[in-house]
Amino acid sequence: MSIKKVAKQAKVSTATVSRIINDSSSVSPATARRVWRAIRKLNYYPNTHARTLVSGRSRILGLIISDISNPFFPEVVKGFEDVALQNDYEVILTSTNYDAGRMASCVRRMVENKAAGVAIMTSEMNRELIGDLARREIPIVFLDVGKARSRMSNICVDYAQGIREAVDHLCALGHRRIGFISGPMNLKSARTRRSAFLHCLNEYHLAEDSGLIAEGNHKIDGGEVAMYRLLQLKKRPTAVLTSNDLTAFGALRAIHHVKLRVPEDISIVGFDDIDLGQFTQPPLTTVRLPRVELGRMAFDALSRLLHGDSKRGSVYRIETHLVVRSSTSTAPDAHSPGHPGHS
Amino acid sequence: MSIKKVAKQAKVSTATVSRIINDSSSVSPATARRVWRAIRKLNYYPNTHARTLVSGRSRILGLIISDISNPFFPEVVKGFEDVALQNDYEVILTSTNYDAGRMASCVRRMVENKAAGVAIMTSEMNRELIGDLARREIPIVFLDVGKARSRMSNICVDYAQGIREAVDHLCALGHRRIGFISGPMNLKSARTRRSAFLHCLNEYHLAEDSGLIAEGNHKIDGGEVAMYRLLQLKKRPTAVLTSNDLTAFGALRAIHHVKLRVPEDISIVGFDDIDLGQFTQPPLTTVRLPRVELGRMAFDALSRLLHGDSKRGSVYRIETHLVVRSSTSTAPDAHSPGHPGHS
DNA sequence: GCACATAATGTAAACGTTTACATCACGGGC
DNA sequence: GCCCGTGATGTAAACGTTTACATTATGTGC
Repeated sequence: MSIKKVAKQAKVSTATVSRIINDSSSVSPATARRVWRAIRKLNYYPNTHARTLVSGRSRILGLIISDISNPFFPEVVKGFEDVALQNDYEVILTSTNYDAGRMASCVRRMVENKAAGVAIMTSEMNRELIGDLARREIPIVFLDVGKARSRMSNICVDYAQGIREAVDHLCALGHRRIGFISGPMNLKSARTRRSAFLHCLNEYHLAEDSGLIAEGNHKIDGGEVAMYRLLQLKKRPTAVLTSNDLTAFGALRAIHHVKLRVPEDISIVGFDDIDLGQFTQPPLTTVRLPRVELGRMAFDALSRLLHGDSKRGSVYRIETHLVVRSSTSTAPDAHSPGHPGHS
Repeated sequence: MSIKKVAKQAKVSTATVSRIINDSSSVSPATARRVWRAIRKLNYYPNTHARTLVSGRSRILGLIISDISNPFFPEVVKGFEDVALQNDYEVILTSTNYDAGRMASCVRRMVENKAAGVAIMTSEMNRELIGDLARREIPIVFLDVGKARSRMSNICVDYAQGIREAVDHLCALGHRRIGFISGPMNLKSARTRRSAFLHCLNEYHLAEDSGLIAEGNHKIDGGEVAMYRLLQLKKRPTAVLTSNDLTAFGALRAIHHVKLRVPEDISIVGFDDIDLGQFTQPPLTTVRLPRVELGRMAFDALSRLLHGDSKRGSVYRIETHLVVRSSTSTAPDAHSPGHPGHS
């Protein structure tokens, strides 16, 4: 009933009020002023749902993630939310909790809410559900999965670049036995990171020794346990890359615990560059994955799909780069000044 | 147009379809089956906005926080979101970024979206905005501010309890010079924590020495700088409480940096109990503020306001308790075995 | 002064639901 | 055999907007 009240108060028709709010077509400045005054006086807010109903599409964007308490996501959410807000979109946040079953309910809710677009930042996916969205012509942006299609864009993180820089860095420091602690192998992103590492090792003609690869769980405890395994090796690695920073934190703990030193005895490289990494002992060398930017890019991609001229999606690329702090240094073999040892 | 399609397909009226979806009043099982089949066949989802329009209130809950990348919030959001979801509510997340100005836009969006209720987890508040919500009869739940009123509940964190336990613990270990690193004094929650500490000190008749109180910023760097200040004191504290865990992390860093040991030389107590606290060196003794539970409680409070018999809000209490890990031990004065020193 | 373009405003239908009310069929009690 | 209660379904209004179309006022050129 509300726009009517405003109309009555300002002694115009509802159409005029609507036109003024949406500053479409021509209205005289005088009436506009009158109407604005009425709006302020009555403290009127347009009803989004009525608007959506007539236009058929809301200003709601869906953001599907795994779990907000995973330190990877808050900044992504922040980036996405901030720029969505600036463009007058609402964000509905849903989490799968790593459970593919919950994905169905996430998608249903997006459809029910007539989301204008959906960003899917988790890999618990399902052809059929995507079809549900596609059939309703809802644009989608994926992270790391699939190709560009009609109304679907994809953001690809270039894991390889950062990992290559890390391996470069370690090789330059004389490391030859480089270990890797992966994430849980049932997680797509963990597998991607692991294979980027393996690929890189190949390029450098470093013997791929499967003993040097341990499986963690992308959490601190998993990293710790995995690192103990690596430390018990007859020929233990002189440097270890990890699939994410939490894993690296765990590795650090394990190493301290057995009274070895980082980086003198073992170099450690993380991945993600979460805030806390600057504050570990020693500060963590890591590969930076710019998460706020990732969130922004997801919005931009969606926005282009929504307002762009072409319905065709694109593939966006996000770069990762090494940031060197203090958890890496010369390999212990090459440590003795003057002549690098050879065993 | 959609419910009409279902109606046509099942050869009934839209009213019947609606009744079946909402399982209200009596429908024959036979028609119900027929309609459900049609719904599945056409892959029909009800339009939330149309529903909201007629009923006047949506199944959307607003959650207003400061900043999702502040490690305090993700778990609160998680708790809130999970249980909201279970009750078929959507959550719209908005952040003020500690900017009172943005609060206005947060509130406007809640109103425009006809939020059924709003949980306000940040203190950037404003009488007028609350009035906006109240006038529209939108239930609100606050964190730590205000009293129970009509359609307004309040969740009070019992900071004092946890702090008392911490001070108890330290006193029992022989500490008498207890320092405190606060958060930024423009933050309400920081002020509350600080005054709870001060109050507690009084109860224990410990001289309140303002030199022993340093201001941090609730981040690691602030904690570090503040701790340096405390360390330069002529008579430095033997134990330090901090306003949140990040601050404690910073304090730990500072202490390590000047080659003192925790807890042998100085005991440190954090606040919040964020995940990472278990993994610092040494693991952090801290006061646990159960954040997931806090989120849940916010939903419950809202839910009671929405469906309860009384419109009157309540005050809920959330307890905090000390969790002892390894960053606290006997005061150095009392350290020499046998006879506790007295200066 | 008249026809006519143009600017300003109004009228009413449409969006997809829910729901009060009306209708209809059926069966039981008398 | 009629009346009436009951259960199942249909009809249509209402929710608050937007917008195509209609209408009215305001010059403009001749």
